[in-house]
Amino acid sequence: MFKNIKKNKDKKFHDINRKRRGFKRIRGMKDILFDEYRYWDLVVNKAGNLAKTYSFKQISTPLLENLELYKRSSGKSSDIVNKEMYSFIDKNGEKLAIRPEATPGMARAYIEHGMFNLPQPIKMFWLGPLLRHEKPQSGRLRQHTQFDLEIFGEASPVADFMLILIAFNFFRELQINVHIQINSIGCRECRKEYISRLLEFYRERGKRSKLCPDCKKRIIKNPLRLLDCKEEKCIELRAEAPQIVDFLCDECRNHFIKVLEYLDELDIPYNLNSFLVRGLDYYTKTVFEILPAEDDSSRQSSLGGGGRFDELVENLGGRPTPACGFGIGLERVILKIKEKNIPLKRDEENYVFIAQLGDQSRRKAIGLFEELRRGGINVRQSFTKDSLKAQLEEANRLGAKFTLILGQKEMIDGTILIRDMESGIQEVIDYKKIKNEIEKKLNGITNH
RNA sequence: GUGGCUAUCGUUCAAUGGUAGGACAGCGGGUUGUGGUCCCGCUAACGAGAGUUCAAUUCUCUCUGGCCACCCCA
Repeated sequence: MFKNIKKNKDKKFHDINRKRRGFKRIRGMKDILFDEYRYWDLVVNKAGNLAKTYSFKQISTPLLENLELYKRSSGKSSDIVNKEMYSFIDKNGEKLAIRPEATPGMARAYIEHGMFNLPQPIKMFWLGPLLRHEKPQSGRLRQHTQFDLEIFGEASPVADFMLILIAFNFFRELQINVHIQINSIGCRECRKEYISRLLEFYRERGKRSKLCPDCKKRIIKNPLRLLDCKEEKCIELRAEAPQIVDFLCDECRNHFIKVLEYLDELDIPYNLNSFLVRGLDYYTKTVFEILPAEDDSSRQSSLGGGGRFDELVENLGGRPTPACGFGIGLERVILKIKEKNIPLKRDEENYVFIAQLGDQSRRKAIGLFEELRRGGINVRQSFTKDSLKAQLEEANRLGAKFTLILGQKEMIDGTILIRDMESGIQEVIDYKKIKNEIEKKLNGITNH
C-alpha cells in the first residue's frame, strides 16, 4: 500500500523531471564543461600572451551590430552575409545582426572612436564568439570562437608578415604543425584588369557550359570565386586560366614579394596558391590561410585565415586606412590538440584539505581555512558536509596531499590531526603549530 | 541548402513484437571520528508524432536531434 503511494509520487516527480530535461541546446551550440576548460585555458592564454608580446592590445566589441555594417564590409555576395547571418528587426525597427565575424566590428570601432588620431598603427587583438547559421559538422558550429589580430593604419608588408608570423608561432607553440597558403589578389585597380581578363577567358567558346551551376552565377556576381570552386570540371577549366599574380600592379607585386621575402627569411613554410581568394569581399593584396601540415586534404580543415583589407575602413565611412588581420578558430585548434593527444599540464597542486566534525570545530576550521589561505597555502574544504567520511572522500577526489582533521577531541586538547593521504598515517599536532608544520611538510614534497 | 549513417539510464554498451540488462559514474550502507581497495543495496533510459499489430523500445513513415561528408567557412 505505502509502496504504491510512493511509486505514484515518484512517477509524478519523474514526469516533471522529464519535462525539465526537454530543454536542449540549440543546434550547433555547445556547452563547455569543466574538463574542457583545461583546453580553453591553454589556448586562450597562449593567444593573449602572444598577442601582448607583439604589442597588441585587447579590445572587445558588441555581439550585435547594424546589419548594414556586415553587408557593406563582408559583402552581399558572400555566403556569410547572404545566408548565414542571424539577423532580426529590433523592437525599435532597426535591422540588427549577431556578428558573423570580427573584423567589421573592429573597423567600426576604429572609426567610431577616432583611433586614426592615435599614434598609428593600431594593433589590436580580440577574442570572442561568432554566430553563423550553418549546418553543424565536425569542426563547425553555429557558434564558434575566434582569436583575431588586426593592424589598422599600416601599409607596410611587414605588417602582413608579422601577422603570419604570430599565427605561425601560435600553432608552433601549441605543437600543431601548420603550413601557410598565400596569395595576393591585388588592389581595386589591378583586380579590375584581372577580372576582365578572367571573364574573357571563361567566355571563350564552350567553357561556360562546362561550369557548375554555382560558377555560372559566380561569373556574374563574384568572378574571383571561380578560382575557388571545388567541382572537378571547374578545377580542370581553371588550370588554364590567367593567374592574378601576373596582373598585379607594381605596388601590389612589390608588396607581395616583400611579404614572401620575410617569410623565407624566417623559414616559415608556405605555398603560393594562386587560386586562394577567400570568401569575404573586403580583402585586397595579401590573403592567406593556415592549414594543418599533415594534409588530410579536402576536409574543412582550415585553422585560420586572413589578409589585407586596405579599402575596408574607407568603405565604412572612415578615412582611407590600410589594414590587415587574421582570425583563428579556437574550437578547431582544440580539436587538433585533442586529435594529436598533446599532453596538457595537470595542475600538480599540493592541496591541504580541512575537515571538521561538529558545529564548534566547523567554526574554528573555517577560521583556520582562511588563515592558511591567506598564508598562501593551497587549502580546500567541504564545510557543508557533516560526516568525516564524506569529507575524506572529497579530499581524495581533489587529490589532497594532507587532510587536517579538527573534531571535538582536538578542540578540547588544543590539537589537530594531520593525515597523510597517501600513507594514511596520522599525527597529532599542537594546534598552534599547525601552520608551520604543514608548511614544512609541503616543502618536503616540492623539494623532491 | 544537399546527401549518408544514427537515436536505449548522467556516460558507455547490450537484449527484445509481450515495456528493458550490464559496466562506469552518482547516492546510501557495511565503518553515526577516517578516503582512495573490497562487499551489499538504491537511483536512473527506449527523442517526438503517426501507421501496421491484440500488443511496438523493436517493423514502416514523418519530424526533431546527433555524427559525418558536400557547399561554405574558422
